[in-house]
Amino acid sequence: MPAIADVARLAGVSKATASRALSGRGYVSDETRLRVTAAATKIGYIASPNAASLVTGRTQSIGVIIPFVNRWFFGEVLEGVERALLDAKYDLTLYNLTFGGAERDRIFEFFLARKRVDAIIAVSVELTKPESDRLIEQGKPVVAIGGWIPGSTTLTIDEVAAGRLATEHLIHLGHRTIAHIGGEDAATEPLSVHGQRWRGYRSALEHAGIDGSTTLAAMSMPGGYTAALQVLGDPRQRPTAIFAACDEIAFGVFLAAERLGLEIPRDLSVIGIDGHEYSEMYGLTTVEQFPGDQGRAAVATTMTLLDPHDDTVPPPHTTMPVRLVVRSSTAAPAR
Amino acid sequence: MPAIADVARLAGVSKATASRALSGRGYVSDETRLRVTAAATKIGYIASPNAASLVTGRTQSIGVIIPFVNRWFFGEVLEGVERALLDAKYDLTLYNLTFGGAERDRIFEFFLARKRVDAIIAVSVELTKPESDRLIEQGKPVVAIGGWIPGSTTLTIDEVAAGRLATEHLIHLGHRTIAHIGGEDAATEPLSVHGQRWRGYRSALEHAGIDGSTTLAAMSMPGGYTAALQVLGDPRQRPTAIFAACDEIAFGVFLAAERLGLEIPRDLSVIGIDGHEYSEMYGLTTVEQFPGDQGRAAVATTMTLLDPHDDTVPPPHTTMPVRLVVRSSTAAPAR
DNA sequence: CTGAAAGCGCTTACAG
DNA sequence: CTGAAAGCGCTTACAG
Repeated sequence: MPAIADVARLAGVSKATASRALSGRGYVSDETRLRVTAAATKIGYIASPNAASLVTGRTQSIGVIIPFVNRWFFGEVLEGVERALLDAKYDLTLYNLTFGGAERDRIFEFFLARKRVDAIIAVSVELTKPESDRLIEQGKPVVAIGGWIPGSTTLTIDEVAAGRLATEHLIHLGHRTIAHIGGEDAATEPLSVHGQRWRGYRSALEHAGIDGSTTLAAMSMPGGYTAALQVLGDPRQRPTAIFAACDEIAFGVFLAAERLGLEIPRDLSVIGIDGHEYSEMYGLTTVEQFPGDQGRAAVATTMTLLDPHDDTVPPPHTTMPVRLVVRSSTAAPAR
Repeated sequence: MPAIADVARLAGVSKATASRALSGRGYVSDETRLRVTAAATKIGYIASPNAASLVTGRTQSIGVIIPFVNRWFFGEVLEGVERALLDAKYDLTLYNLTFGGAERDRIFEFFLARKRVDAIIAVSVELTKPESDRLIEQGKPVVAIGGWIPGSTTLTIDEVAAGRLATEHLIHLGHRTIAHIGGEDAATEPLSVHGQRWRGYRSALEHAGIDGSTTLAAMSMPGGYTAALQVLGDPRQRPTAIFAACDEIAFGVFLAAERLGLEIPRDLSVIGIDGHEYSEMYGLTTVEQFPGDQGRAAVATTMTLLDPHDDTVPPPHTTMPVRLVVRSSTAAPAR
C-alpha cells in the first residue's frame, strides 16, 4: 500500500506539498500539482481516511439511523441517501434502529459516540429526550426525514395536509361514510406520521360536517388486510370509502375487498398515501410522495451544514412536495 | 473528548498500561485494570477508532455490497447482517451496488480501496473478473450470500433443489401443465439465482416426462402480474399450475388470476420460493428460506476469518436450509 | 509557492 | 506486570 511519502519521493517534493497538491487545499504551483497527481496515479495511491481523520477530525462518513430497511418508504429514502452520499464521496454507516431495547442504547452510547461519522441522518425516528440531547451534545449536524427531532433540521411532507387532501378527494366524490385505517401509533403518538395523517382526516371530515371511524392496523399489507376485514365485514355498516394511511395498508384493503366479494371502485373507493411502486399496478388513487428526493435533499442539507465555507443556515424545517394521483380505485359512490 | 492520556493520568498509570487494561490484550494486574476501567467510565472515555485503526490496521467495520435494499430478500439479509454486526461491535458500511455504470466502478476503485473496511459481505452480486480480482488482491475476506464470487466463501440455499422441490410438489398433486414464471436473468445467466431455480424446474419436469413453458418477468409483483396475464390470458392453453420463481412474482400471479376471474386453487395452483412476510396472508404455498439467518451466518463466517487466533478455515460453500410450506394456493387440479 | 516539524490518539515491541 | 519511546499516515500551522 503506497503512502503519501512514496508519492512525495516520486514527485520530488515534500509530504506537505504532496498533501496540498492532492487535497487542493493551500497553494501549489500548477506544475508541481501535475507532477504530484501523476505520481499518485502511477503508483495507485489512495489516502488513508483514518490518518486524515485523525488530524482533520472529519471522517467522510455519515451515519444513517433508520427503523426498517424493507418497507417501501424507508428503502427508497435509503437508496436516495446512499446514491447522493456516494456522489459526495462520503461513506454511509447504517444503524438499523429498532424500537427500544439494549441494542438501541448501545447505538447511542457506543456507536454514535465513537466519532466515526461527521453527521447523522435520522429517518422517521422518534427520539427520547436523552437520545436527542446526546446527539446534540456531540455537536454533529443531525438532519431528520419523516420525523421530528428537536434541535435538528427536518425535511418532511406536510402529513396533516396529505391526510386532509386524501379525505377531501373522497368527500368531493360524494362519499359520506369514510372509514380510516391508520397506523397503530396514530392513537398514542399524535405527532407521529400516522397520527398527523389521522388529524388531516379528522379535520377534513369536521369541515364537511360528517362523522368518521378509525381502525388501527400494523403499517403493512397484512395489517391493512386484517383491519379491512373488520371494517368491511358487517354489510349493514359498511363505509363507501376507505382512506388508508399508507399504500401498503391500501393493498391489504384490496385483498380484503376481493375476499369479501366487493368490487373496487363500484362497492368501495380506496385511497392511500405514498405512491408505492405497486400503486400503479393496483390502480390505486394515492397522494404521492418522493422519498428518494427526500433522501437526496437530506444529503444536500447535510453537506451544507458540513461545509466550513458555507455559512448558509438551512431552515429548521422544509416541506417536501406531494401530488394527488387519481387512478381507478376511487369513484363516486353507488346511489 | 477525553483521550486515553486522560484516563491514564486519572488512574495513575502510563498510556500503554491504560491501553492494555482497556483492550484486554497483554498483561495487567487485576487491581490496575479495575482502576483504569473505573477511570475510563468516570470520564466517559471512548477510544477513537481512527487512531486505533492507524496502528492495528483494523477498522472494526464491514462493507456490505447489495444491489437492492427494498426487495424482501435483500432487506431481510441486510437486517440480519446489521444486527449480528452490532453484536460483534462492528460498524456496517453500505454500498448499494446497482448494475453497471460509473457509480459501480467508483465503488470498486475508490471506496473499497480506501482501507475503510476489514472485510466485505456481498449479497447477490455477480462480479466481473476485474472486480473480484480487485477484491481478492486487497487481501480482505469476502463472504458471499445468494451469489457466487470465485475465491470467496459462499453461503446460499441450493437454488436448483428449491426449484425442483417446488415443481415436484405440483407434479405430485397431479398437475401436468405447469408453467414457470422466472426472473428475467434466468435466460441470460444460467448461474444466477433465477437461472438455477429454472434448472430445478426443468429437471423435475424431465424426470416426470412432461413438458413445460417458461415466461420471463421482472422480479417483482408487477412483473409477475404482467407475465401471468400473458400466461393465463388464453383459456385454451391455460396451465393448471404456476411455479413462480419467487414469492413476489407469485403475488402478481394472484392479482392476475383475480382480474381474470380465476379462483386459486380451484382453477389454478400457485407455488413460490422465499417465505416472504406476505405469503401467509395470501395463503401461498412456498419453499421457505431464511435470509435473516443467512445474513447472521455470513457475519459469523466473517468473524472467524477475521479472528487471528482462529485457524478454522470455513468451507468454501455452505448450503443454507429451506422448508416446503404448504398452504391453500396449491391443490390437485380439477378434472 | 515549498519544506521541516509537530501532532492527531492510539498500540506495540522493547526494556526493565 | 509496567513505562518510555517509536510509529501508524496523514495535515497544518509556521517559517522561509
